[in-house]
Amino acid sequence: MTDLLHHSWEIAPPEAVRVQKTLETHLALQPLSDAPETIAGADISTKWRGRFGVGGMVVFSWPDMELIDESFHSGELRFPYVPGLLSFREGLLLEKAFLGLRAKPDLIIFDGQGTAHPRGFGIASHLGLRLGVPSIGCAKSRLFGDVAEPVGEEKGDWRYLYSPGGRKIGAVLRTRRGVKPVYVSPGHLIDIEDSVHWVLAATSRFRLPEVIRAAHRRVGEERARRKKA
DNA sequence: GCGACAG
DNA sequence: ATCTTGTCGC
Ligand SMILES: [Mg+2]
Repeated sequence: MTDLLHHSWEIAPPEAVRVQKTLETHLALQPLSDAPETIAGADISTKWRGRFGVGGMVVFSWPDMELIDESFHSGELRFPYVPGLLSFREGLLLEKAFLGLRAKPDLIIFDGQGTAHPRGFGIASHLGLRLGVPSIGCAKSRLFGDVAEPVGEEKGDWRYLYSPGGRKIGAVLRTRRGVKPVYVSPGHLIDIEDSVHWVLAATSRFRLPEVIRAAHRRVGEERARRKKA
């Protein structure tokens, strides 16, 4: 299975869909084994129409939430943005950034979906499985799934996200009172409830978890800095 | 065929 | 995703 798990990133959309369907069967959705001592945020930065991008992971201690380590990797984004196939566009850069970390995180939160995905295999699931690290998807907008009733307005209010078939695939979580909620779903080695718990635990006064905010900010700075040198 | 559509 | 300062509202 390691051959399939470590498939090349150089594949086309049709095969990417097949890879997702096969790898999805290997996900382990279960309570997080232990409280994490470190949590990482992962994201990439790219230009409007440019192919150049920088991917990065930023590691924080928990519960102190102090910066422990960070790693970046830049390169060409060959795969186009196709809803449902985001991991094939961002995966290589994120994987290389992870490999460059000296302090491997106990949990990684990705800017995108986990199992709240048409084939149950969003970027958090793909990278979590591939890297063998517990992971969560925390997206700023919806890709797949619906809630039965609107989520409450208070911070911490949440509702399950259901697939059209009625399966629980994630959650819609209010991380700030009266502000648009985030879409949380397990990636790998964690379940829905613990995903909600840890996204909240990593969130302070803003809508997004600190690790995602930091990752987003740092990859943006790195892209600007590496553009020339 | 039509509508939806992470970043 | 990214372009960008000020501005409006709690
Ligand atoms: Mg992103």
